[in-house]
Amino acid sequence: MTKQKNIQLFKALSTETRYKIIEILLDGELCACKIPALIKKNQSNTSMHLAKLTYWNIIKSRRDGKKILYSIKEKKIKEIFNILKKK
Amino acid sequence: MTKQKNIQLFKALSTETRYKIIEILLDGELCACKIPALIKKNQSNTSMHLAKLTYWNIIKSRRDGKKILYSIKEKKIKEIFNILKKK
DNA sequence: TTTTAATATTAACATATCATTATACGTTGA
DNA sequence: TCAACGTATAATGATATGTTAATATTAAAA
Repeated sequence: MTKQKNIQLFKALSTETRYKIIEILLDGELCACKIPALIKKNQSNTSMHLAKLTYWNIIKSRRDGKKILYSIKEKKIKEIFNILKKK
Repeated sequence: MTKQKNIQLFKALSTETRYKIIEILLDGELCACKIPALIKKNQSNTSMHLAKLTYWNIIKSRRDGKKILYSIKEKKIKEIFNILKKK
């Protein structure tokens, strides 16, 4: 990964809102509609952050009927969280 | 580590200036006086970021004569960089 | 084809953050 | 003790970012 990409990855994780979104998605794919309640932000704000994370290639989405399901794309995220969890 | 501490750690790494400082310090303890030239920022700006990183407990410093030597305090930084380096 | 549920976008505002310049501070070493 | 070097702090301006409310868009399903 390039330096710029690394910095972007850290930026993605550097606000509470996005950190929470990513934490949630680490448990598996999830409908966009479920996220606002879980992170206690409104639909618009959530959508903006999802867009940012998608643009940065950290998450991805697919449609299922009327719903959009989001999931983690950047594999290194999980490894990084594992390090943080250690003692 | 707490969530807040994690987010702080990511914030520390989320700007190019601080990312470079940390990259440099991963090579070992270094005099504050050497850093501005290496990261191409002025003394004041460098000092501000060093102060921030210190406040966040990510780096530490000690005096040696007239100089202040900085080094990495947060051990997980190295592990995180190792993950990023892997292909 | 029209309606509607789900999601995305826009605009506006407030706040936070970074960089710069100038200046102050503090410790060492003479 | 005091000059000088190395480092820190303050004040400022510019820019970036996050949040919200309102509105637009899109694809599915009736």
